[in-house]
Amino acid sequence: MNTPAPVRLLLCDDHAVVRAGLHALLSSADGIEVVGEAGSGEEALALAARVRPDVVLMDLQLGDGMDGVTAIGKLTADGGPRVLVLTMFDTDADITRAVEAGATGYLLKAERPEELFTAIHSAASGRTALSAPVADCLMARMRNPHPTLSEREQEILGQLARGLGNRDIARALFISEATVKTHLGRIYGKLGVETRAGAVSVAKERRLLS
Amino acid sequence: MNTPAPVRLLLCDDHAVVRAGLHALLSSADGIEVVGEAGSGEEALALAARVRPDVVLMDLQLGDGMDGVTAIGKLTADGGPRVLVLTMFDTDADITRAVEAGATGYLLKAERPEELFTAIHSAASGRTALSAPVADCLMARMRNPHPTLSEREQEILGQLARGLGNRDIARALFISEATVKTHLGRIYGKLGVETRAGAVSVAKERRLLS
DNA sequence: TGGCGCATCAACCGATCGGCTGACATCCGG
DNA sequence: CCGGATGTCAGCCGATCGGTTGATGCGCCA
Repeated sequence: MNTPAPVRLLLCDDHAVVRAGLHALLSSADGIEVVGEAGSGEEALALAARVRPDVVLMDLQLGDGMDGVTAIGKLTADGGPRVLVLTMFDTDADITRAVEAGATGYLLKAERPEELFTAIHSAASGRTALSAPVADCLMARMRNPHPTLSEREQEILGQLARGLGNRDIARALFISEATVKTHLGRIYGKLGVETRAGAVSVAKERRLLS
Repeated sequence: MNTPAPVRLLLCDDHAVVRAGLHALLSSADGIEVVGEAGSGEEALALAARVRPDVVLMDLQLGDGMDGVTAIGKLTADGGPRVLVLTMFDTDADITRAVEAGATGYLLKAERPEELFTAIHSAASGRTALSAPVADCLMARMRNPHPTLSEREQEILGQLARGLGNRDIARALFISEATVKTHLGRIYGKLGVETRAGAVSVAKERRLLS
């Protein structure tokens, strides 16, 4: 009985303790070999180019520097490794962005560790790996599509969260005040709120803002 | 040369993967024995009563159910174990609340794992253990005291984040609209903003709201 | 070529907000 | 016992917001 080659895994998480924990946990798992640790998106890219892992296990929240989604895009661009997202949030926006960027799987840190092991092997062979709540979220989204904010609307929202008035938002984005009001009205509709404060609140909760 | 008794440690984190990682990491460390894992504040209390750990390593963000700060309070109430907070955020509000509730130490997950080991031993012998950024934060706070929101102001802020107007906030809290406006004015001053949207934004960032 | 989504702008109006001044009660600690 | 922090309330005013209707231009795709 021949042992298959272990999955070569690269860890990427900005929290050193969590990273070390994952390293310790996964090193003891069969068929998995941790070949590197990165604490940022930049580091992950550099390391991946050098050690050529089969799978990158990546958190989406990477603190300062390169965004997690950006890192996924660059990693998977030219026949790179599979990327398995391991993160804390099962938010619509996060999942969508990660999958669009090229993630092979999406797991939650709340999942049982066994799920993580099998997901890593799935990802290594190119199969999609979603944890149950994430799959639920995707199905729910397809049945009851949450309206998506356009790019411009997100910019408006960003200025809104800075506490700016309509006039200042208009100046900041080089448009007229009337346009700002139009956008805001649509944003309220899409987020299901009626005031600017409510919009900011929902936006922060759904993680629609950096 | 006699080996000192190992520190009996209880883990509490709502993310199973992180928990398992910490378990794997700490089990391999000298002088530490992990005697239990809890995924919620309630579980931590029950387990602590049974296994009598020396130290509880606890995350502040525990998802639904009991709040992390509440759990610390109950754990340390009657000569219980030392509690060492291990969390992701070095926010003023989080640190203050945890320390007031009785935490012996406060570490960040971004810290190096070695810091974690020494902090656990420090906590076991009753010494305070703060990671550098947390200590910085406390010092900065003492030099340049951020004004604290009163309890009532936090309630107002909570309603504000729901997108309510002044009249509705007044009704929700059984006070007059004028009072709401007074509170809001003070909140703006303390948070350094000028609008409700700005207040909600800052509040969410400083984690002043659940 | 004709929709469709998106972004842009205008004018209007009532409701709301934010700032201001001033006031009174309570509670707590020096 | 007095000051300070806190919570409560009032009235006034200009500025801002939110809703509405209606319109134009652009790119995309069937």
